[in-house]
Amino acid sequence: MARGSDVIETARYPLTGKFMAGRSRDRMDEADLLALEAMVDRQRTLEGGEVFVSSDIPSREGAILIDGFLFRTIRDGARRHIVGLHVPGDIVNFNAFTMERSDHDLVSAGRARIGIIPQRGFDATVAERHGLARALWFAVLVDAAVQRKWTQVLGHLDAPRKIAHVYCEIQRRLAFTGEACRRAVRTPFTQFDLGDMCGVSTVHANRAISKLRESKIAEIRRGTLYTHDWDALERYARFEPGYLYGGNRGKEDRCMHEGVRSQ
Amino acid sequence: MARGSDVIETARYPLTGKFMAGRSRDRMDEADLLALEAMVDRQRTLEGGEVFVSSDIPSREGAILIDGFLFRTIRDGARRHIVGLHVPGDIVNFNAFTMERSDHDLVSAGRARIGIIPQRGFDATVAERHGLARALWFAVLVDAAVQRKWTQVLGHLDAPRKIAHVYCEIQRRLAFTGEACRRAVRTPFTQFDLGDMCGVSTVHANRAISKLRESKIAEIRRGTLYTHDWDALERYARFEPGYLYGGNRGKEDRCMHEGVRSQ
DNA sequence: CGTTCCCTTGAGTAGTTTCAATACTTGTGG
DNA sequence: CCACAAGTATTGAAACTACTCAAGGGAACG
Repeated sequence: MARGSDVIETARYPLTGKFMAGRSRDRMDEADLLALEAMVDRQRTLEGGEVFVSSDIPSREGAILIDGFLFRTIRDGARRHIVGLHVPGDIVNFNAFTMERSDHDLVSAGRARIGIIPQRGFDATVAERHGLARALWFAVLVDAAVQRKWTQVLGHLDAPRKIAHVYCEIQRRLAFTGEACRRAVRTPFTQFDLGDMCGVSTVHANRAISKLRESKIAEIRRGTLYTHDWDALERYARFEPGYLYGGNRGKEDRCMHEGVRSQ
Repeated sequence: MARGSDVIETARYPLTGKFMAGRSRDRMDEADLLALEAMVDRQRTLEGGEVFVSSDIPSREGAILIDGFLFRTIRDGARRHIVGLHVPGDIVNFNAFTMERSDHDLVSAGRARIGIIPQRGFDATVAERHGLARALWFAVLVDAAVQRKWTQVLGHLDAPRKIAHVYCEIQRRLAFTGEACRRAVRTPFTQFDLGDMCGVSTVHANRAISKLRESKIAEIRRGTLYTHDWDALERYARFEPGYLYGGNRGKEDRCMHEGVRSQ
């Protein structure tokens, strides 16, 4: 089962062990995995709301997200738009390695821990290691697929479904690295954040959450979503996990934390 | 001036001469450009509405779009969602080179001409040619940045502005390869297509177009947008071209077709 | 000359926004 | 331990935006 190997991975590769777990990770041999781990120069902890990358300031550093969440945001005058979300295991700011500037910002949502990957090490390692290069290429393409899904969801679902969809996606993405809990998805998101993610006002995000609660589909309190029926929630949100490219395991991908038993 | 060199490019590289013109194209030396041109195996013409790649059917072929437009669509039951748009010069279906399946479909909008790039040739060439690999990497990242912008636009602009934004973007992207006209953007899009792109109903797309016409910002007839004041249109749509990563030329990027004079 | 596809308009309904006011949490200092 | 402040969550009402259903008009193509 996937969970067992995940434990080994994070023990042996404490910084990068979550990278594309259950996905393109198996394209890499041990030398690749060691090279990946070695790309991390140092760790850094971000407090909630701290800006790691700003589109205003050129950056020559990417990172791997070790713990916590990062928002991808685009500012537009006074407004902030959350156009994407990073979970542990994601390599973030690929832009730094190839472009002068970034089109968006990276801001921590709650406390987060990252491992800094300098451009120099990245370029050299990728040029040498084919398996790693392919796995990174895969990661970027999955990232793009997720972005397309966000585009679709934003355009075509109503507010309660948008919010439900965000949580369904997070649940699955966390499950890849064995971080998902059985009955809950814990996030530090405020309703303000959820509104900015789903393109609705804070007030309406609140009403959407109320509707989810009233229709007994899910309960969201202080950023944490609780549900007893993931299938129902996913159906409601029209969530189809294919775009996350998680192997062919289907529902097995929704593997749960062992520590948390039913009731 | 960029236009002059574009003409040379398409003469010397008839299939791939538009690839990332004015952007990452200058990262490639002549050998790279020749290798890129050689990656194309054969040409193919797609009639309007023809499906080049379906998410249902595994594909081992990418392509470069030579002429016309392609929609990226996601089907959801009966509904079709247009989540992105390809213009000439784009390499399409990168997914084929790295993934078993695609998360979305590629469908021609009007007649289109593409140059097929088989996976085998792609992999081999990229492994050998660093400059080319970097340019392709850049192309994928720009593509992702465009996708993020679509996410933002879909979430936060009203319908008239969304439609205007689509045309502003197309205008700039065509301008990179010298295909932009001074006063018009010609597309084969129906109002039905525009609705699916902007996440609004056909009827509402029509009303949005009416509003643009009434407020003298732009006139859209049979897919073609006419305007006499691009700056005003871009301001209205809150269009900021930075996310297209078009060099540092600013307004110069909006270079116009020489053949089409005022009136 | 009619079919077909596309565009346009109207009317009623549903979803969303804004403004505004009120409560609940959490953390801080007295 | 309480008071207070700041941030977060909730609710109401009016206005706006967008949706659906429905019907009719226009252009292109055979």
